[in-house]
Amino acid sequence: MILIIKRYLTRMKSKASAVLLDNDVIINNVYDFDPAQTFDCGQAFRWNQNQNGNWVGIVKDKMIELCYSDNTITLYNTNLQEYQSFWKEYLDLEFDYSSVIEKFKEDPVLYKAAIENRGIRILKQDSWEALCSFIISQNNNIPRIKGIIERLCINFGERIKGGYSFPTADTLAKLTPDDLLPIRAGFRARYIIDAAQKFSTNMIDTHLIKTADIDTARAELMKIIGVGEKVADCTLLFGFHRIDALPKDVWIKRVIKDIFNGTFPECAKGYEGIAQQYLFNYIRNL
DNA sequence: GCCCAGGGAATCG
DNA sequence: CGATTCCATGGG
Repeated sequence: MILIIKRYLTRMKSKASAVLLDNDVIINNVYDFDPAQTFDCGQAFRWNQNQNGNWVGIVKDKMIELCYSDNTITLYNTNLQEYQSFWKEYLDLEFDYSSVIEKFKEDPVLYKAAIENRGIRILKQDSWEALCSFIISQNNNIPRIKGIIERLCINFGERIKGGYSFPTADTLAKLTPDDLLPIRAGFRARYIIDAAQKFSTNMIDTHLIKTADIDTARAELMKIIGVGEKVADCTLLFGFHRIDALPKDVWIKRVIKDIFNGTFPECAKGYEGIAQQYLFNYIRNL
C-alpha cells in the first residue's frame, strides 16, 4: 500500500501538467528540458530565438513561440487541445529522460555528457522534413543548412501565419533539380528531388522503417540517392523517433575511437540516439 | 585565395 | 573491400 502511494506521489511529482492562461498554455513540472540545448543541437533547423529570448519555430503548418524558465514552459497563442494533441508529443514531454540517464551511469564519460546536456529532448519531427533536412546537411554547416531550408520553404511551401510551411514530398516530386536553383543547395538538389519522388510514390516503405530492425530500416532509406549511413540514421532518429539509431558523424566517430576504444557503451543499448546527442554536444563543448 | 562544413557517389587499387 | 577525390556554396 505504501509502495503504491509512493509511486503515485512520484508520478504526480514528475508528471507535467498544463493549464490555459488567456491564450497561452502553461506547462508545469517540466524536467530535463532546455530549449537552447534542444533546439540548437543540430537536430532541427527551423527554430530561432527572437528579441525577447523566446524560441520561435515552425512545425507542420503552425508557428509557435515558446518560453522556458523554472521547470515551466509557456506556449504562446495556442490552446489546451492543440497542446495535448500536438505539442506535447512533438516536444516528447511524456518521456522520462532521467531514467535513461540512470542507465548511463555505468559509463563515466557518457554519464558526465548526459548530466551536462540533460536538457536535450529528441523532437518528434515530421519524417519527410527530417529526411530532406539531413540530405541538405551533408558536407555543410548549420547556418547555411538553415538558409537553404528557409529558401526551400519560402519558394515551395505553403503560406501560413507567420511564415511558410515545409514543402511536401508531393510538391517537390513534380520539380527538377534546376527548379531548385534559387535555394542554392548545390549538388544536393538532385538528391532532394530523388528523395521527394521516392517518398511520395511510396517507394520508401515507412511502415517497414518504423517496425523493422535498425539495419533493415536504414537500408530502406538508403534506396535514395544521396542518402548514406549518416543521413539515414539521422532520419531514423529525428524523423521516425528510432532512439536506437546511432548517427556516426566525424565527432562521434572520434569519441568512439579515442574514448570508448572502438565500442559504444553497452549501457546505451536501445537508447543509442539519446546517448549520441549527449556525447555530440559534450565533445563539441570540450 | 584558402579552408572547411554533423557526407556520399564514383572511381580507383 | 579501404582509400581518395569530387561535388556547390558561403562564411571565416
